[in-house]
Amino acid sequence: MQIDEILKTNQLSITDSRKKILGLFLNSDGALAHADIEKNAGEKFDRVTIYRTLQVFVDKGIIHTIPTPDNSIKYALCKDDCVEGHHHDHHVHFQCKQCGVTYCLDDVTTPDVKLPKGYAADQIEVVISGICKNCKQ
Amino acid sequence: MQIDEILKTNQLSITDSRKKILGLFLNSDGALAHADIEKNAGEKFDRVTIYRTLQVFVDKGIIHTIPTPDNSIKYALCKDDCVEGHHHDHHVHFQCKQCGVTYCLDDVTTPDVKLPKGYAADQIEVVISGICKNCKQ
DNA sequence: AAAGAAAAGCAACGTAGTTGCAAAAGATTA
DNA sequence: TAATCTTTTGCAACTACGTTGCTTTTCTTT
Repeated sequence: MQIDEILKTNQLSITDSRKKILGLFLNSDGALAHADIEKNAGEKFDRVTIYRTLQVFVDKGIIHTIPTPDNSIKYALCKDDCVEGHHHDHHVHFQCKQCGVTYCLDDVTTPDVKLPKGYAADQIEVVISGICKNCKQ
Repeated sequence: MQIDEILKTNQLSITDSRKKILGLFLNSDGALAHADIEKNAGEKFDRVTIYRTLQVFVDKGIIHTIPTPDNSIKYALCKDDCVEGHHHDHHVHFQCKQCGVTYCLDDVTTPDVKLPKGYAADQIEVVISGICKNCKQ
């Protein structure tokens, strides 16, 4: 089963909450906020457990955080080469103003930005907001 | 005096807290967080007043918010064509990992990003982190 | 200077996130 | 499979951040 394998690969013990939360990510189209998880997990897990589980997943490179314009954190699955202690998320994030869903646009890589002399870039976050393909008819 | 004029132009009554907080922005190189203001205002103003003042400044287009990777809000002066109810901040933000200062790179405009079919962009936020010109020797 | 309008301060509240610790569940070995 | 050790969970308590209602103070206008 995919979920258990992901957990094993990352040397995590297999627990109900981890299976449930990872399952939510695998079945979700967009990114999830802490509140989404709390809701969808069926009130079965403690808030603290969810916080800690998300933290572990981020540390292991299973999910990454997305800073949104309204300053709430969302989480989404890492696609490929993220490993423990180091994320490689070079894609653009899109937040729909209508439905509120945040998508990882995995095929859209972050652009190169020319910085003024003296500035050294390390990481670039691009968050675009607008109307998504599902809301635009 | 510049501060009073800015307030007048924006149809705001001139109060101690507004003058003080606006002064902090005018004298600051980088962006300011709520905590910075609370500290530098000399413990003279109530937390609530600072929150409300910042909100008013954002509404009037005097300052804009910057979403940082660590999910704290910072505020910085709007440069030119921001007016009440509508911001036009098309510049890139830079956060130094060493000194922690967040800069508005006013001369660096946000790049165009080609989105997949069906997505309509409305606003684009670019936050780059790395080492700033003052920390790099 | 007086009256009306706007803002500040205070107290109380709500929510988000963290920490320490005991109980429960998972992993490991025999 | 049972026993042991390790890890994780849940609970309680706490801190930090931000908000709201209301009274008092300050600004503005005449």
